[in-house]
Amino acid sequence: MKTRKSRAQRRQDLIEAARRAMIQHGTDTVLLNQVAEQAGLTSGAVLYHYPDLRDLLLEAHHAGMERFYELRVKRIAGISDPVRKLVVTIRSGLPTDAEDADVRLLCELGGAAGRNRVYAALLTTLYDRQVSMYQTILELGAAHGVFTLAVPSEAIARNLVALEDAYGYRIVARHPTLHAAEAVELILSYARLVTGNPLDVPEEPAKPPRARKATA
Amino acid sequence: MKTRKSRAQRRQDLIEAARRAMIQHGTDTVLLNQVAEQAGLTSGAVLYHYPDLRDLLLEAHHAGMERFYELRVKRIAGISDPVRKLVVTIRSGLPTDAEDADVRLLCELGGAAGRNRVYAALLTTLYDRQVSMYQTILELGAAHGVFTLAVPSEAIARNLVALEDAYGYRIVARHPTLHAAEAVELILSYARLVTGNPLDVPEEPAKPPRARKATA
DNA sequence: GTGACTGTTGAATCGAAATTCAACAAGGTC
DNA sequence: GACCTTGTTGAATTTCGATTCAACAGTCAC
Repeated sequence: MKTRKSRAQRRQDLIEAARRAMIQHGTDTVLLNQVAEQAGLTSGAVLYHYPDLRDLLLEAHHAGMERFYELRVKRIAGISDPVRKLVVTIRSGLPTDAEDADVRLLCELGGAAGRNRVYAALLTTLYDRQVSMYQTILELGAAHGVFTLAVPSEAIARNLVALEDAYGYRIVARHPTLHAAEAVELILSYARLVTGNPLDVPEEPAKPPRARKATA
Repeated sequence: MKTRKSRAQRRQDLIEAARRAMIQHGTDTVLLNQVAEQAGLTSGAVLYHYPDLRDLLLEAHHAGMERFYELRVKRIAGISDPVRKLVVTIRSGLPTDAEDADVRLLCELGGAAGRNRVYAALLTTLYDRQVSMYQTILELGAAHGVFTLAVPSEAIARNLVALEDAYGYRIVARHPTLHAAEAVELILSYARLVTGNPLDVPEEPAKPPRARKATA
């Protein structure tokens, strides 16, 4: 038998399992058994913790959103230069590729938001928080005199988040010529224009890959 | 009993019924019976015309997309002034409100595209066609000397479509302060900057409402 | 009008997933 | 180390939607 786990620990596991199951099978086509399988449990055990599967799915979406947002905040936490801050933020808003789990989950959410008020509210909150994030960066840059904002910061911030969102969808849908790198350039082309700054920040050097078998 | 209809007519009806059912219940949670209900038929009759429900749903999505695109093309068909053309196109890309059926269906599609390659291909095609549409308008304006494009027309066109898409999602998700009018303004703020044109085109006068009972 | 074809129904059947629940096992408590 | 509480299983049951199909009703050709 599976090792027993504490209530809190198991709920955490289940949320992760639900995330994986939803990404694989779709937010509203995922089966109880598929969540159970991801968790290495039986459907009965899942129901013991979440008598209504929808509650679990909602918590999983919530957790996914939170993780996505927190990750972005963390990435720019140490950066003081507004220009670098802006560029890194733009880069962090896009999926790495079509398999990117976090963004795929958000896209799932977007599709359901037209029908599901709770999901809609969740996404709206995320959008607004991201707008604030950008707005802060823009205002900071303006205060430092490195950005000359062509329109109010809120408008710019809204457009930046909108662009990220849309390119996220396109990348997840596997557009053949529109990958993360191209999307970043497109968004930057807007950002340059609207901030009056060339935003010339070199690409982060790719982290050296972890030890592999026989790197030639 | 329901009046019998010709094969072609019934298939058309069913596609419309499927569209309505999907908007109400979701692309991949819609039930055969819900489609049948929308069509005023029984599930057996639906299956008689479409032995596999998925084929019907796909055709319905296809039809929805086509309709959306054709409508946009038609709206700008008679306009020769590039400035008006651009502004009208931007206005026609957004949902009128959260209930807008065409856009809601497209959002549904976007959510499923991460898992469904066929839906993904459908959306990618639509995106590319819209980009071409904008690109043509931009080039036309540049040729006429009314637009001074800050970056290549393809980049602008991609960003414009991306902005429309993203604001479509936000509006459908009922963002409390971001409606069609605000979204148009946000997109225009970008378009002005990147074309170097004030894009000052008065709102279409709202069509006079059809005869009502006792207009005061 | 008669006959053949075609679209439609409604009831029967099938199947898959959710739900329930008695039994049981792991840990803690005293 | 007996006793509880709690997490988990697995099998039985229920639920619900898809599928099948025989019967029937329009419609058309002649």
